[in-house]
Amino acid sequence: MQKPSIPRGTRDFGPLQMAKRNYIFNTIREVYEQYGFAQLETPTMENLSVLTGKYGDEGDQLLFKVLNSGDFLSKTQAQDYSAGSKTMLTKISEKGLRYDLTVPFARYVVMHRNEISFPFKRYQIQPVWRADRPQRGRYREFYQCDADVVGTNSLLCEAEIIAMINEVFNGLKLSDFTIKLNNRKILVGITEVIGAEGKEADFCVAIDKLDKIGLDKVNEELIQRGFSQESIKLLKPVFEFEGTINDKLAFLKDYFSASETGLQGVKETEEILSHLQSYELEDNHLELDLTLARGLSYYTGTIFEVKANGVQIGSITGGGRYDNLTGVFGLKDISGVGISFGVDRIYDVLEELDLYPESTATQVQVMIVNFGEEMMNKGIALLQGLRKEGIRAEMYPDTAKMKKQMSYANNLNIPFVVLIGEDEIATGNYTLKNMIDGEQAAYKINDLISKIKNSR
RNA sequence: GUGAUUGUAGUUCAGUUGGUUAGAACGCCUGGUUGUGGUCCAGGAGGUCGCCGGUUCGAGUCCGGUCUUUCACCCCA
Repeated sequence: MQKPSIPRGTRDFGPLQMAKRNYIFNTIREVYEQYGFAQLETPTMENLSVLTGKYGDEGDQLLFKVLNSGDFLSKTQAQDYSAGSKTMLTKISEKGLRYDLTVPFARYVVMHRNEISFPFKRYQIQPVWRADRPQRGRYREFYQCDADVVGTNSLLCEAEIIAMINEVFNGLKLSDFTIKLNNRKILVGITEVIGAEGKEADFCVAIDKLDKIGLDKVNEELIQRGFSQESIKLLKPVFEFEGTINDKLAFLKDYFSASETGLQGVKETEEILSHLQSYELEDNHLELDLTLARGLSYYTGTIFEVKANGVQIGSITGGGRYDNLTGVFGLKDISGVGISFGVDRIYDVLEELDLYPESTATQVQVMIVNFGEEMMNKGIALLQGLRKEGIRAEMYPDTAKMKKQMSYANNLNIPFVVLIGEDEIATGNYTLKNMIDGEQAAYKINDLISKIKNSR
């Protein structure tokens, strides 16, 4: 007999975990819908041509490929094998598991462009797969909760997203978090000012690590990536500047006197902040982090990331504006901005901070003890009567020993148990036992119902 | 993908330089209580020591491979 197992980086979710996960999903879903996003689902599998090349060379490696059905070798020849994995792959696989929700969304928009009225707001809650090495907070199968708006340049969308982030985490009772904000145009501006135009990608990869490895190591890496000593000197004030968001923006306006793009980034950020004031948030948790870079290549404007403070885990939410995501699929000039909540990481954060409400589980309120065939009919009638009153009820399916049935109710935290035996049928009153304080008494059906209802 | 690391009952973990029959707690089952759970008492079941191979008179313990866990790099939610 073999021992069963599940693939590395995947997990089962038991009833307790699902209750907590649904609590998170529901919170996010409600906020999305309140802000006018409609739900979309796309297939688990996409054609490989849709996925490859969208996430860089690294990303292509992390794609799960699906082997062609049937005799997948029938269309191959010996020379394909010797030509290497890449050539071989195209012959034996034409589908892959989705890597994120943004690219399938872009594909959807392009395919349905004529049915969609823009601006198009959609949310999507589905699992994605990455053939990564698993670590804490990093799985090979995990859920993303995306919301995107495409077909508008309005910076109101950015403000809306920031408001949604606040609403979701307030809803989840997570108070200590930071929304780190930046703008790709500001990053481009910096590379222009320090005389490293066009090296934006290298720049982003290096500075994104600042809080992790420190300034000296970042400078080392920049030099390794071909930045001059002069550039690093010019960069220094950006890292060293401290102050409020407005202070930073004022500083940047001065710093970007020679960079049109940089100034544009500052202007956009100012506009978002100005919109945001009208939302009258108590605390918007915003921080302008000039070292926030986010590797994803398709971002062009605002970028943001949410960190849970005091928990050793990566970002729990991320997103940004992209100007040309649909371009690769032949639809130009569609700008969009999106956000993605990482449920699996949020789960770990709430777990570590012990922030779940007392009962996330929707548990059964009352169990009817099974006393045998003759009593079952009375039991079923009561069962349905309780359910009609909106009470979650079940009857123990077997005529097992009382001890066994009571233990079951106890282990499942069922607060009430009803006993219908010979005594009860003779008097017409049913015995209701409160499993929390252990008290029990006989009631007429109506009193029994109100007793259970009033206990909440 | 690179370099480390982990794996012993359902769960959390002990297990000495390689040496007889691999232990504990909790959980589970049975009984004390034929209509009463959560406390208590008595008893019981449950392990191919991740898997495959090697060294050895002898391997949970040493070696190799493989899978899994965790960590760093890379990247990311």
